[in-house]
Formats: sequence, structure tokens, C-alpha cells
Amino acid sequence: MPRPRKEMIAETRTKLIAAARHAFGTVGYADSSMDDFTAAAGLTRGALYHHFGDKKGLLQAVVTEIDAEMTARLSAIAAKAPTRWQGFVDENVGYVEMALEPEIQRIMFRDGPAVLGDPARWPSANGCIAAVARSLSALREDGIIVDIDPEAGARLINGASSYAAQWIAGSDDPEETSKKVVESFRVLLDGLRISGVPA
Amino acid sequence: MPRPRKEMIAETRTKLIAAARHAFGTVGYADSSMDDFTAAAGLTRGALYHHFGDKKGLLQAVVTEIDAEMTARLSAIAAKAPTRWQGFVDENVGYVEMALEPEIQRIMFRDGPAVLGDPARWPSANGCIAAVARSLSALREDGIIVDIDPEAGARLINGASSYAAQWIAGSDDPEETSKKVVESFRVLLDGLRISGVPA
DNA sequence: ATAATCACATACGTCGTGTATGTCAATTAA
DNA sequence: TTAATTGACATACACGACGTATGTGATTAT
Repeated sequence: MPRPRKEMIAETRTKLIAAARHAFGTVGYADSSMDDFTAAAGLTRGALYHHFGDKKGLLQAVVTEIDAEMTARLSAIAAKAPTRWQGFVDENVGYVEMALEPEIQRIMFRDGPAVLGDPARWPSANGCIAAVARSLSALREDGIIVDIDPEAGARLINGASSYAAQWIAGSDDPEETSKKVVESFRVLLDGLRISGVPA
Repeated sequence: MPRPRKEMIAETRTKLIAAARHAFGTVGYADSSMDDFTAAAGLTRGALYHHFGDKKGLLQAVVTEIDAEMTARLSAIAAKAPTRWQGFVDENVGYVEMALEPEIQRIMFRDGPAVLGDPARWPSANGCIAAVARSLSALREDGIIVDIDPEAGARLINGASSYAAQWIAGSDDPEETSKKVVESFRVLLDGLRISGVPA
């Protein structure tokens, strides 16, 4: 057997990330005991410190993994839309919907920023924001939206989305709240379109 | 002397909140030792538990205090604007600027949500959002902006502001980033205005 | 075959939180 | 005025979590 060693290492890392992701996503970062979730993965804290340095390092790895998944999902959503504008809107609504998933919400929007600091500074580079920025850039070149800085615009929109998602998730009537948010969100985005230009 | 007792209690609470506010705002909630900052206030953890129940309770009190201050500042800003629309824009730009202050940023936008959960659910009721919602409502009645749910709109706008502020604060060139954000923010808000209606 | 590496476990020290208990001053009642 | 009671706050203790230092056994290199 050529490299059973490398495989074991990869498997250990994978198991650690999966266990931590589950713990962080359910009970939260602060209340996740390293002893507990490493044991759940059939390991000890020794493996964790060896591979990730500390608890924050593991969170970083989890965040990177989730960010990659989210980016891929957004790309898929945008790709299947008939028009750029439609793709842009779908992408953003999709982002809100992803932010409603408890695991993503907890890790990416609550504990992540608190422990690792500003998401804009994460090594994972925040693929989602980049995706929205690209869409904005293309739409502007096509003359569909008004003149706005793509990156700044993307961050404003992302902020609105993630905050709105939090509100929906915590509201008494998520269904109703979600409708209001998506509707208002569309209105807000529509304000960026140049009057008279069709979708 | 009528009530030296009540005064002592109020003073103790005030000192505790002030010390915690300083600690939370500088080293952050998680790294603030209760022994340390209570000692800095000339007290012990005993007083803290007696008055606030636990560490989270104190954070709650700090958050409430800051929220009240922010709401008052926003009201003052909106009040001195010549028109409703102008007041609305100023209010939002003011919000971004407040969110740039390290203490507010750390406590209200990072540690607060992580420890206490969704800001929309805070007992302090988030006066800032209510203020923006009121502005939106009035603007709609005046026929200045398009039809949008005031509360949902306020939350979207607030999310955009706070996220943008985080980005500015963490950027390499805050001055430049701030300019781009405020400019883009104005464009975004302008999209809500009904075409042809002057400010 | 021997030596070196390294993935991971075990053992220990330290610190922080929460609770249970104690104390002393201020209020209230007699 | 004095005695009883309340309650604000301090002290003491138990528990758990993190981080580090050290150990071990299997794999790889020589």
C-alpha cells in the first residue's frame, strides 16, 4: 500500500471537522466541549491541537468548508437563471434562504464573526460576496443597473440579507416574516435598476 | 438622610456597568474576566451576581445602556435635518458612523449578537431600528418612497449599515472604504425614491 | 535493521465561572 | 432607643474547559 499514512491523516482531519461542525452548529462554539466532540469522533484533543493548533483553528477550518459549499450552491443557482438580472435576484434570495439554515446561521453569522472577527477578513475570502460583486459588475456593464461600486454594493446587499435571515429565523412567524422580507428585498434590489430597462 | 442605601445600590450598578462596558468594549466579552473588571470597579463578583444574575445579564444591561444612547443620538441627527428624506439619509449615515466606533462595534455588533442572540429579540427593543422604521413609514405616507414594509425595510437597511461598518473598520484604508460605502449606500437608498419626486 | 519522524494519546497545571455561605450595615418595628 | 430583619456584597469552594508538556507506537527513511 502506497500511502495509508496520508489517508489516515486526511480521514482524521475530516472526522474532526465534521464533529466540530455538528457541535458548533447545534450547541454553539462556546458551549462545545473539545473533549466531548473529539471523543464523538473517536479521537482526543491531542489530535485537534496537532492538526488545527487550537479551538479557533478548527472553527476556521469549519468555516472554510461551509463557505466553499455556499459558494458552490450560489453559483448553481445563478447559472440556471434565464437572465442576468434574474440570476442576481435568485442568488440573493438563495443567500437569504441559506442563512436561514440553523447550522449556517449559527456558525457563519453568529459565532464565526464573534470568534474570528470580520468575515471580510477571513482567509476563506468569502466566496459569496465575490459572487454577488461579479453579478453587480456584469449588470452594470450591461447597462441594467445604476452606477454603483460592485464590492461595496455586494457587501451592503450581503449585510441586508444576512441580517434579514436572522430576523426571519428568530421571528414568531417565520413564514410570514420571510414573505415580507423577500418582498421588501426585491423592492430594494429593484431600486438599483435603471428605469425603463426591462429584466 | 432619606435614602443613602438606594444611592449606594445605584452607584454600584453604575460602576459595574461602566467597568464591564469598558472591558467588553476593549478586550471583548469572552476574554473579560469577571474578577478583573469587578476589581477594577472596587468590587467583587459577588456584587455582580447579586445584581445581574450572571455575566450575560451584565452584558444585557450594558447593551441596553448603549442602545439608549444610540437611539438618542439618531433622534438628534434626524431632528436637525431640513427635510424628511434628508433626515432619513442622515440617520442612516449616522448609524454607519456610530457602528464604526470600536466599543459599539464590538459590543453591539459582534459579542452582543453572539452571546445574547438575535438583536431583534433584545429586551432593549432596538430603538435604532424602530427609528428607521418610523422614518420609512412617514416617507411612504408623504409619497416620497415606493411601497415597502417599514419594519422589513428598516431591518434590511440596518443590516446593510452594520455590515458595511464592520467592513470599513476592518479595511486597510478605512477612509477610502468609507467613502465608497457611503456613496453606494446613498445610491441604494435613492433607489427607494419614487422617480421624479424631489427631495 | 536501525534510526528518526510524526500522528495522536495521556497527564497536569491554570484559570474562569457559578453557587453556597458568611458578614456587616441599614432599615424597620417595638 | 434598641432589637430584629433584610439585603448588599464578600469569601470560599467545586467543577469544568482550555492549553501545554510529555509519552508512545507505528510508519518512513537510511
